[in-house]
Amino acid sequence: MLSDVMEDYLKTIYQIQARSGPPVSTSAVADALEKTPPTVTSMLGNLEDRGLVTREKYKGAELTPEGETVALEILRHHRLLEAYLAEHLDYSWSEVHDEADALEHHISEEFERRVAEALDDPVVDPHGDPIPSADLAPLEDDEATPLTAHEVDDRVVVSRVSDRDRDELEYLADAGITPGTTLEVVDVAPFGMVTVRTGSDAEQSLPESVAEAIYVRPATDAAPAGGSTEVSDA
Amino acid sequence: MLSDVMEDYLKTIYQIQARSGPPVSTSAVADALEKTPPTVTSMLGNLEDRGLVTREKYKGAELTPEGETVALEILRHHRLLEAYLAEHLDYSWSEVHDEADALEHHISEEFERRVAEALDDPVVDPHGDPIPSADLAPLEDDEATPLTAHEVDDRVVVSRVSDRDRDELEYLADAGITPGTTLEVVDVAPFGMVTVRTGSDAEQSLPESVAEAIYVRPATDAAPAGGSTEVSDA
DNA sequence: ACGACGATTTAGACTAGCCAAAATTAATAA
DNA sequence: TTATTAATTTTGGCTAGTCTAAATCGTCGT
Repeated sequence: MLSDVMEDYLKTIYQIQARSGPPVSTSAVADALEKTPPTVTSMLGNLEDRGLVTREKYKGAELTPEGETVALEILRHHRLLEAYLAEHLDYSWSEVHDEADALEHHISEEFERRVAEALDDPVVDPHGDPIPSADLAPLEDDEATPLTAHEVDDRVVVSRVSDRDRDELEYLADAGITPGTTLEVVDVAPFGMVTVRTGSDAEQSLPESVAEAIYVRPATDAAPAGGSTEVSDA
Repeated sequence: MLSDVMEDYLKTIYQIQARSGPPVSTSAVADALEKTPPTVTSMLGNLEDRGLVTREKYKGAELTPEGETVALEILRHHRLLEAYLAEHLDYSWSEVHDEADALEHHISEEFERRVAEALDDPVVDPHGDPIPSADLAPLEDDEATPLTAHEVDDRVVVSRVSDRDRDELEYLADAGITPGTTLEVVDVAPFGMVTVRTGSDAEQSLPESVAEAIYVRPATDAAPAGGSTEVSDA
């Protein structure tokens, strides 16, 4: 019924909207999908005709509830697949994204159910991103903040890590920084360079681009600093 | 590089060619893919331009070695997926086909490797069809014959069951007839109705359409009649 | 040998999705 | 207020894949 291409547009609009709020500009979608702005304008028109987005001319688009449901369905597929690949097919968390992107449009409802069952209905994927529930209820807003917004001596727990850039993910996997890891901010240098202590006195200096891909929440007093991964291994 | 659609054409041509030999007629492909003959003619032209098939006007098409390699790759994906779904996601052998069809064009080489490894490099899928090896070497000809070609008192082992029709597969699953099952032909009635004894004196009467989807080889003396499934469970 | 019929191909047209170039709009700075 | 500029939309055109209708070919029976 809905093409793969349209599903991709809706997923992308959802993700931009979740980050920056509506309206979502033509060029933001174009950048994310590596299409030209006229192509996006044209497709937004199609999505509007189908009642999946609303638009305001020269401003941008916003998902309707129906459009959001489709986006959540695709996102659920994507994140269940990521979790399954990591858990049952020995993928590392830095490898799962591309494979999930390729498969997310082509799995059946039955497959979705069986994968969810095999994983015991997980609520987050290996990057710490929330997995929409089977009823596709809207996700709650996420209170995590980028590591770059924190100050020296803050103690925080990694909530999730943006899965946009494979190289960044591998860098962080090497550094032992995954969802659930407790970090202490040791230093904030010019140009956004952030130094953190993970467990056992190990210190890591992270370039800004990497630090801003790490979303964290305040550490509870009980949690010790270190490489705990209770969230991503759940 | 190669579109999903082209891959589907090549897979289909391969399967018809394996059954009836070249050349493969336009209308045979059209029937199998539920496209019109002009559509197929047009696509065969594209495949010819890419060196994947050779054609003789008004006769039909034949895969080149390159075209056959592509077909074997897709067939390997399909059959590995079927085996994986049955083995690790609790699908029954009658359910795996459609899911594999949807996914076979979208898995990476890495995914293929990991699935094959998880299954310990299987050589047949749940229907008994051979899985092309990773090097995509041509499959040997299959010496199995349709059950309808046999006579009363023949003792045979099921090699494979055509996976074309879901209803037929469910019928056979209910009847306990799977690859590896030993059968004894008890009766051959008019209109192709075949009656067989499976294990423990149970007799089944099979309509022609079902009987001709069952491919068998002569039973070795050692094998007892019954529901052994050593092939499909391998 | 020839005509009829079924299969195949050709011709023409349509949709989805994409792009480049040109026109338009909104926002900002002078 | 007006002019510049950046973003967006419009215009026109391209490819892949599909279809229907019409023309053509091959084969088989007479």
